[in-house]
Amino acid sequence: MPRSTEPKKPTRKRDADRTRSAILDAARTLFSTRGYANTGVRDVADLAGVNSALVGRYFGSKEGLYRATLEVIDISPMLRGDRRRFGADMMSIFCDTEGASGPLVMMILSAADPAAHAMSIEFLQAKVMVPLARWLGPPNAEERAARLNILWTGFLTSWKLLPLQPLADARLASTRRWLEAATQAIVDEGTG
Amino acid sequence: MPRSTEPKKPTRKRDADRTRSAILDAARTLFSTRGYANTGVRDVADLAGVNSALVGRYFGSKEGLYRATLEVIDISPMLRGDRRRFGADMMSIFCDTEGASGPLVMMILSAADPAAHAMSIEFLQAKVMVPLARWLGPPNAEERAARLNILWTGFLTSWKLLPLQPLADARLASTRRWLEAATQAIVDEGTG
DNA sequence: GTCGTAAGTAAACAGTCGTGTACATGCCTC
DNA sequence: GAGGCATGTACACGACTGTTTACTTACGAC
Repeated sequence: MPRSTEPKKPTRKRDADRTRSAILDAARTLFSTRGYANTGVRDVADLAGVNSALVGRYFGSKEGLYRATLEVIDISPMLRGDRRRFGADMMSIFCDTEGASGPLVMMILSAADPAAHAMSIEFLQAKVMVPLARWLGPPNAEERAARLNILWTGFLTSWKLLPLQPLADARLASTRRWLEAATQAIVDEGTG
Repeated sequence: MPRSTEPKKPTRKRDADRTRSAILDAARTLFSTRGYANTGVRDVADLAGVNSALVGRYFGSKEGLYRATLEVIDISPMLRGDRRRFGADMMSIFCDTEGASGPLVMMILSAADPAAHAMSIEFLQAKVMVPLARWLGPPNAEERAARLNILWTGFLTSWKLLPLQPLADARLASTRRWLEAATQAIVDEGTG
């Protein structure tokens, strides 16, 4: 006899999976806007509409919560398109897809905290740079992957994090063309 | 009445200017290493060898201290060399000069804090992008300045902040050549 | 029905934070 | 030498932090 229509009010409906993912979603949102240090577990819990002690229950600690937000990141969708259109694909993913820049911005904003810093580096190396270099292929796969990282880290920092005037208005289009060409050039080095 | 306390330890020699600059130096070091949020006024005072209340006396508040660290930054030395060697000059400044990357890293590491964020943007626009665009000259001065910012922000982030494997070893030399060429190309657009 | 356990709650813990205040004292001026 | 102000010190305040504990309650198994 389910009493689904009974909003007894004080108690939240019990659903561990839903609660866990609500916390995770809230954490991704806050970590990628305020960074690790400026996001409290109570902030996350409030945004998720959840008691703050549940953060500890489901993720062990704030560090565990940050690790969990890293684990859901997956760049493989970016590497599934046509190599000859990689630059354009990256542009549309990062510029036109809401929240696509979140994970990278989160890691940069959280780099000041030692624990988050270590986790971010480990993740970036294993789950981003290695797959990206493997996808790029010879020659100089790792170094070309690093160049791509430089370009996009710089762009997202200058656009989202410390927004520059020229990237906030119409001139963005011109920068986009330059960035797309530079990105594609790095990929195309492998297909000489 | 309890016994009067033991005599105070020998007091620091009185020199307001020296104290102020000691605090400022410590703040620059810590802000550019741990960021604004993860640096406490007590940390700054301890590193400076100074009582923590003096931070408030000399800089009003932590925000005031951060503003003071921004005010001493000056990019004009970077714009005094030969335009045809700008890329190489930037390389040697940022890669071979200890602490040259400090201010930019500090701003990125501190971007999570709202107050520091606002101050950094204001400073970056007025004291970096505007002079840089003026120095670059037509055509598209502001946009080319933004491109340079993207390149160097990305490089310093990938090198100092979230260090990538290829930038930590010998392959750095190859990335340096690429970055130098890309930098010089942006400058040379203005000299048809 | 009842009962054990998972799910959720409230409160408190021990720190740290930025800041303000009350006090001590060295140094300069007279 | 004496006063006074700048300099430096010690400490407390309230607010916030991450985490833990003790407790209540809903839900599924029997």
